[in-house]
Amino acid sequence: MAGTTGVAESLAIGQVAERTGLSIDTLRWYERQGLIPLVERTATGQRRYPPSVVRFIALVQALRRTGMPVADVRAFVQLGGGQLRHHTERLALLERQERLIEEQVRQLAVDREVVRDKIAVYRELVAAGLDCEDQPPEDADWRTSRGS
Amino acid sequence: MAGTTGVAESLAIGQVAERTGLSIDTLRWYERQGLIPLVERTATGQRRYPPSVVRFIALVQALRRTGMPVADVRAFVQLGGGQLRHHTERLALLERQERLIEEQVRQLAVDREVVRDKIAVYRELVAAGLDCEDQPPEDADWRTSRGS
DNA sequence: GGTTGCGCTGGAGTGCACTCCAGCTCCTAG
DNA sequence: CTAGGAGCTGGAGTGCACTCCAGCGCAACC
Repeated sequence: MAGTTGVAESLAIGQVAERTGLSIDTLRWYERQGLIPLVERTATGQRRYPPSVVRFIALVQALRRTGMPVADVRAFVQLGGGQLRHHTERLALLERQERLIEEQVRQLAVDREVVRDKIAVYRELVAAGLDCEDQPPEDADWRTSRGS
Repeated sequence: MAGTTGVAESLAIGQVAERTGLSIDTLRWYERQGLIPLVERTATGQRRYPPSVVRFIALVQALRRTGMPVADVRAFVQLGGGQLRHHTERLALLERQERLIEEQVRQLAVDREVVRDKIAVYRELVAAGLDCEDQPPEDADWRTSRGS
């Protein structure tokens, strides 16, 4: 087993890609961009990701998925030059993001309602037999229809 | 009032932009891309958006915001050549999108939890007085820390 | 001892969704 | 009658976030 050399539970980049769903290229790109720490390397220069970094990547993914731009994630990560300080600022950034997430939850609920309503409309139309090509209501073109 | 000429409640592009939050350029671009019908024009060539189209734009926005690519929205819109037919197919597309939205709701909940947990961690650190520059734990660099 | 697999670097390329602009036409108000 | 504001077209440009190489180094297996 090659994995058990070095720092116990550390993973190779391919394994991290598999577990996180990020591509190998993206992991390296994130590192170059400063979203992920410069991880340790093996003697031959291969990256080894300790559990703490894998966990950190999960946070980065949560931030990215919830719409935080790469530049902002970088700012978050690099606060205090990558050291464990400036907790207050990081806290503020996370709390801001939490608020943005709440907003997304609300928006998503609205959008889901819009889609559901439209689904209901189409279900009725289909149920009423107004499907397919038969009996096409040429004048009821959706481009200009002003019915409900 | 100029707006009351022509088709009753129709809006000019600027008003639609204001109401929807889309930019004027985006509205025109959506039209060229086939996400929005080719609306009526005034005698001088200006677009006039009837309420039905404004409502349709809201649906397009819901689809876009929930991650449907422009190409897919176009496919949805153009099913049946822009006529009121092919309801079954449109229904299927909308139901698929609804499922994707449910998935996003779940993912968002997970991500919110991740962020909240991290917030709790930082709150504890700050409460414990490990703020700012004072007493920097140089060895506890986050890049290599393996503590919980 | 070749070839297969994983990983490395630096830099170029891609896809998507807008966004901006020049140069024009109307219309209204002063 | 002119100045400002809204809108028009076609096409070029932008920003973001990856994604894809070419060309290389190791290590293991057959």
